[in-house]
Amino acid sequence: MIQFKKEIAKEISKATEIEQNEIEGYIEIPKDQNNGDYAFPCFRLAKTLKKAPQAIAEEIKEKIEIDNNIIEKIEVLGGYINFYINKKLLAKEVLEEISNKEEYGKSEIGKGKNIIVEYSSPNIAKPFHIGHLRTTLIGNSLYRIYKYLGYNTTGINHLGDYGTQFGKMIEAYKMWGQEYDLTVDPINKLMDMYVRINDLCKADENVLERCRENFRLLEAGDKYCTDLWNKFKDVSMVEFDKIYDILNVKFDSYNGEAFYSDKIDEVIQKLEEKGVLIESEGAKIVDLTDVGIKTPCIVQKANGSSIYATRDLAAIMYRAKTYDFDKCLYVVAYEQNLHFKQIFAVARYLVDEKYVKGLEHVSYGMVALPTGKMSTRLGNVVKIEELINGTIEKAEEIISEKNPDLEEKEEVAKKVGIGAIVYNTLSTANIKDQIFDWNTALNFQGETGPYIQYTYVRTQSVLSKVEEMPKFEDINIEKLQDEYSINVLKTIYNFEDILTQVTNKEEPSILARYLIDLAKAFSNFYNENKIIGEEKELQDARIYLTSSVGKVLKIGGYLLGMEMPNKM
RNA sequence: GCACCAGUAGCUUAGUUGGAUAGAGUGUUCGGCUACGAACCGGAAGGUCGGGGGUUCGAAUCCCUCCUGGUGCACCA
Repeated sequence: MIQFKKEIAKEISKATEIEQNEIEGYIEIPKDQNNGDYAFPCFRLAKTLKKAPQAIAEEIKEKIEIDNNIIEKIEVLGGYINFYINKKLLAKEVLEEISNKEEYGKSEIGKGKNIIVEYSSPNIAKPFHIGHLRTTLIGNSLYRIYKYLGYNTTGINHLGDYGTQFGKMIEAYKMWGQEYDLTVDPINKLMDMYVRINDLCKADENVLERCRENFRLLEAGDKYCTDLWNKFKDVSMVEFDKIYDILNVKFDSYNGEAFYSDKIDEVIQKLEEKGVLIESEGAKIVDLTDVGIKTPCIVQKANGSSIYATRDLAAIMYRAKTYDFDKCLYVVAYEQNLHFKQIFAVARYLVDEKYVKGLEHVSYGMVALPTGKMSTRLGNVVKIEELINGTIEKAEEIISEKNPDLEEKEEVAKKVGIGAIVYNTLSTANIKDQIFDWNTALNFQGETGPYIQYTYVRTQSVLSKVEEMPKFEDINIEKLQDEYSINVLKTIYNFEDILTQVTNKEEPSILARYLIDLAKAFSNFYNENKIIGEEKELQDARIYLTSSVGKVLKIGGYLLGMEMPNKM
């Protein structure tokens, strides 16, 4: 597809003798469409050239050779040079690209690059609640987008399956295992046991000691402990997989913390070789004050055992070796900002600079309830299952009301409910905190997932009434020159750029908002233009555009993590 | 106490490396289904961009300071 921005930058570059890339960075898209499709602000040139911006703009405008096939019109307005692109070319380029490519926006720009996305990473034997939703869905979307852009992408679920807590679980099971039937609702039962054993540990030091001993045995490979640990893990995974299944979230690896427990010696050894391992208060630490981090990174506790950070460091070494990653993304809440700063800083002693540069913490905000922070212990959590069931139920209600004869109601309700959850979770910038609110979660109107899906359904509904799909070669571009069609075309044109932006910022919310924009643009088009029943050329052109919107919505929805129903 | 992050309409928010009149949705309110799906579309009201300084042709955006909220700060993960 033609790159309008590049074409414009090229011409300005010639006229000003400023490098094209630099110019391209300055070119902006006017907020008001009346001011053109692209604009070059001349203000920053004013200083160096010592001329008024307006005068500079005039001069550049005179020097530019415009190709009318690409740029329709150039205007100078208050220090800006405004470019109006040729809308026929726009229409032709966009529709041709879609007709040639089954998967619009797909590219090979990531070819040969290896990306790791670590996401979801729940703790074994603990409930999966809405606090885990952001990491799961942000990671899932990034994973899909990187893949779509041709990156060799690996999704890792870094399970929280290690630590003293499992010593406690084992002790709890020893004491009360007969009381619980783990074949039904196992996680809540494990959780219950965990709460009980914690209370007991506080009251009785001897119990705590037994728990520690259990963990030591587990690490040493004791059969009884290992078997139990596997059991906890298995029943937990069954529950987690139910959620992943319904959300259609996939991983290439479930190597969690335990996986790295036998790889930590290498970390310690290497840090020792580098001479950066210091003993302090019995523990072994790496001092990081040289990079401005006041809190040292503990890699070995005073009792000689490893710690979270050590296992993460082992993971970095392992991943560098195994995946040769260009980027390794950690989709983890901002609570752990310091932790990642620390291990990234320590990583320079363990792996090549290339890998250190590739480490990136995709930090996101906390999810709280209107009543305050969630606490599993206090029981005030919204479980993902509850949320999913609630939204699907709501979707069913609305379907029975609006479309009672719909076939496959359940299937559709599921897609719509999940769509609402996905959009709701991914619509705001990663860094922002979110207050979970049932009213918002169950709202299907306005800027929501169901709105995007509904728009898609309308495209399909129109297309289903057409006897024969027109071919691109037969489309008369002239018929798509009204403002609504052009707005749709421009939005579709931006899709590729949007995907790049998402990967530059690791922000799926950019895509989420884009899909709303596209749906809105189509809704306007749909509202203002009759599609079926117009004269053949006009009808064909509009049908073609409608079909194109449908394709992009479907692809975009998939990349965000939601499915488009054909009817709803 | 120190550090990091956030503060934009009643609520949820967008706003590209400083640029044209700060955009949406929701809620409130008014209007639109004998053209393809009204889970839609259009209009109105609603903003001293947390407060105060500063930098400059120009600041929601950069700097300083204060206020509010969140998070973190050595053997939990």
